[in-house]
Amino acid sequence: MTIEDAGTAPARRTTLADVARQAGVSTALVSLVMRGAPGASPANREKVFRVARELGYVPDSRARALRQGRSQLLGVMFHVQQPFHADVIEGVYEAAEAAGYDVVLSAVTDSRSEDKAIGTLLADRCEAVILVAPQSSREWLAEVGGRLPTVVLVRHVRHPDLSVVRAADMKGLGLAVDHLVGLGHRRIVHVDGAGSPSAEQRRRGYRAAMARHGLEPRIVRGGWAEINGSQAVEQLLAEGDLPTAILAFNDPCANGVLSTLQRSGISVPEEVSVVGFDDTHLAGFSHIGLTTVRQDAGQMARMAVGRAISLVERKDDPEMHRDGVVVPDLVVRGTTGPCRQ
Amino acid sequence: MTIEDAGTAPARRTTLADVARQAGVSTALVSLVMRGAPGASPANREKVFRVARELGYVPDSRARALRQGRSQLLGVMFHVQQPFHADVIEGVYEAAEAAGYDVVLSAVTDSRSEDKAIGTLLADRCEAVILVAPQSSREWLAEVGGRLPTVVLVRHVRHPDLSVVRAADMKGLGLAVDHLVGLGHRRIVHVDGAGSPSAEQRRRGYRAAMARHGLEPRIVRGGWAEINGSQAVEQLLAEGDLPTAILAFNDPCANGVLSTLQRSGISVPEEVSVVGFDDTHLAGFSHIGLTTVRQDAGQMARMAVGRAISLVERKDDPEMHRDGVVVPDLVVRGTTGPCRQ
DNA sequence: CTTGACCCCTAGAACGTTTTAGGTCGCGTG
DNA sequence: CACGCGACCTAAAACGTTCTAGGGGTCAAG
Repeated sequence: MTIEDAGTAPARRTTLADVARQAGVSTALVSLVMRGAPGASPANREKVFRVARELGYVPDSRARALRQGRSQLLGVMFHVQQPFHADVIEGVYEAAEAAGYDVVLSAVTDSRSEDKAIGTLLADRCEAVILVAPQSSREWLAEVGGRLPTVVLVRHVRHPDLSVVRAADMKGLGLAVDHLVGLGHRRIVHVDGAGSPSAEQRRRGYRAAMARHGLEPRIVRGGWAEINGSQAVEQLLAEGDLPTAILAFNDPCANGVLSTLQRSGISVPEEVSVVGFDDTHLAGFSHIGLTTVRQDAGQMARMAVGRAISLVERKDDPEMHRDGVVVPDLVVRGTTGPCRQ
Repeated sequence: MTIEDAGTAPARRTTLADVARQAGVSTALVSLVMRGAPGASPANREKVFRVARELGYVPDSRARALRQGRSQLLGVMFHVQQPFHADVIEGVYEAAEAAGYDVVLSAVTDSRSEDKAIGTLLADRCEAVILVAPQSSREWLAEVGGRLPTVVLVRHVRHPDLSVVRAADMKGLGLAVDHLVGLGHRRIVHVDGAGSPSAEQRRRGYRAAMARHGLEPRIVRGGWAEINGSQAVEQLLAEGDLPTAILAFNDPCANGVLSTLQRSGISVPEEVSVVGFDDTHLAGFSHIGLTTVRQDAGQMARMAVGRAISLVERKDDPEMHRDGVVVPDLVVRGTTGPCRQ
């Protein structure tokens, strides 16, 4: 062990024992005071606080969790590029804090898979996890559910170990189709979510609504990102068969649709109407204002947190096995208008 | 302690000792095997792996970090509603993983302040933190920097305890102004970032560039979000004094500007040109395609991680005290065009 | 046969907390 | 005076890991 030891450990942070020594009391007492527990004299209490502040003491959450045997931690897996997930996270923080839980985020990115994201949540000893729009296989989700309380958000999956919170997707697409039909549209295409969570349900909702109106459904492969909407429009243009209305899988996808239509000199909503899904708070600012199906992120987040905590505290509420369904509504903005053909 | 003890602890997860017992070896050996360290016979290695898998053992990262005296953790504070921050996070994960560090995210939301976000990073015993576009006071940032290695991203702040990574904002706004002037614009307004990080530098860059061209600068109060751009345009309209070009503080702000212009029947870029800043990967999909000043999020993330780790390993590189500057470039898309007045 | 080197393994301490079980004081009461 | 009680405090054990120090083998060399 030489002086220039490579990979030097970082400076030691100040600990409970440091504070105790400096204040001339036991670590147990410092612990009491820091937690605001009763059983310390006002004099000592004040002294400990003063010393702790002087030394810049911050309790080590890991040691605390380790000793307590529980972390009070709620893990959240989300996709970092999805604006809707950002809205959910806001809500999760709020609800978790109110319930006395901490939140640990684990992002999915191009280079970081869902497996890895979930793996770190397990290693962090979360007491429950909330998976936002997971794309993993049903089997893997079920395995996670078998390990610890798991709430799945915005995805249809039925399994006794998984608690699901989602929007009424069928209903949502029904609203959108009704709106467009009301405006006189008959050639309405659905740019779907391909293999994305809940894409299947939205396709079903679209087909059912079209059938209800006696219209021919037409589905073009899309996805959850801008690029997918963009490519779908390119395909439609290449086929020379543009509909009068496009129903996109979600807001980012709708954005891609709008972008490529605009670039191709096709005006919205005069020539083509476009509808999104989610109503991320960005949707209202897409220049024209995107007409979209709103699913309330805050409400979904609260439901998810509520369920996660119920599961942790083992109140074996049968309600947990039923899907928590949020009713969507249609927000009409500038990207839809009367059919002119 | 009755049976129906409220607040039941969550089910105990399987531990090193469980695996050891089941496999008939010591915990030390299991630890060895799990870490892939040398010193175990092939037979035992295989047996331990098998048992660990059977029991679904996942090492407890907290206990591990506690014992090792270091967490290998990089904390990142970011604003959850900023698309640019999402881009940064992608890069941070990638760079950190390559360097053998883990990442812990701490989001700032409407209901969760920067103080709180930083506080949890401290409690999690991160070895270094990366603060993305912090809005906190210089003093508070300096205090954080005094506690542990701190890299500040996308904000101008000079302090010996803070390492800064940022874009050349002056240069960036210069590029934008030059571009607009080249298109014939003379009445160019800057919708600024108000008190946002680096807003001051961008104002300076704007003023300098305008002066260089002998033009009268005009700054309208904005902010980092869509709503701010929107309100700025409303103000300009109310004053009945619309310029021919608007330079927004960042992409979301530019989006707000575009949205409100469009809603007011003003066409872009025919009547007004608009330029953003950041080039989040959303910018290319804003219907028309936003002309914007690109700052490379990936490169900034890599620089930030590199610096954070240098600081942790106490290579006292004087380079760390110099700002890490990324050179921005202009991405011309559809929101800027020749001046027609 | 001793020695030492090597390989495989384990006991036990440590990390920074919380918690349990108890200890010491001062004081009012029987 | 003895006793009990409450208020305040502390020693020491845990939590799940990693790591240090060392224990027992086996085997080759002296």
